Amino acid sequence: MKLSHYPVYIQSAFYAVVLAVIGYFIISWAAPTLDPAICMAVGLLLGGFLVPLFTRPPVPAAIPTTTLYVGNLPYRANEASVRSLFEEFGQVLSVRLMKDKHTGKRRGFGFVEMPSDAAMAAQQALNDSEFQQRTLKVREANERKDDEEDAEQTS
DNA sequence: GTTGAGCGTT
Repeated sequence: MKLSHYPVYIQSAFYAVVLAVIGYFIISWAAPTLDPAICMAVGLLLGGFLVPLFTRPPVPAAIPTTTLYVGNLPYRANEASVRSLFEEFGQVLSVRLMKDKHTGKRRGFGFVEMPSDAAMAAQQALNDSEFQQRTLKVREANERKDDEEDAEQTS
């Protein structure tokens, strides 16, 4: 059982308690007249501020991404084939082929998330191109949620 | 198992 298997707030709580105990010993040694409860409280306070700095994993550099709408897909196309198709133009972060949740049948369109430059290249290359005897429709996806995209400049 | 314009889900 490793600590990293637990949720991050469990880890933070663990480290905070450890820091509280350590802080208790350090402060009670440095200031023996201080109340032990104060020492604990200071240790916990330090833990609350310091622990998140060490338990937070390093965030990778945020790359601007673009989500492409891919329409007119053949019903037989699976996610792997679509991914490999778009991977020729760059890294594919995610592929979602929308199938109906109730019936499980594919609806013939999906979304591919790529870095913005690769997305533009893939869009120009794959739009109106033939894929498994179907003519693909590749556009920029409409903004449904958070889009990390910079606003289009209107000069 | 079928169909054919469209813009979404942990």
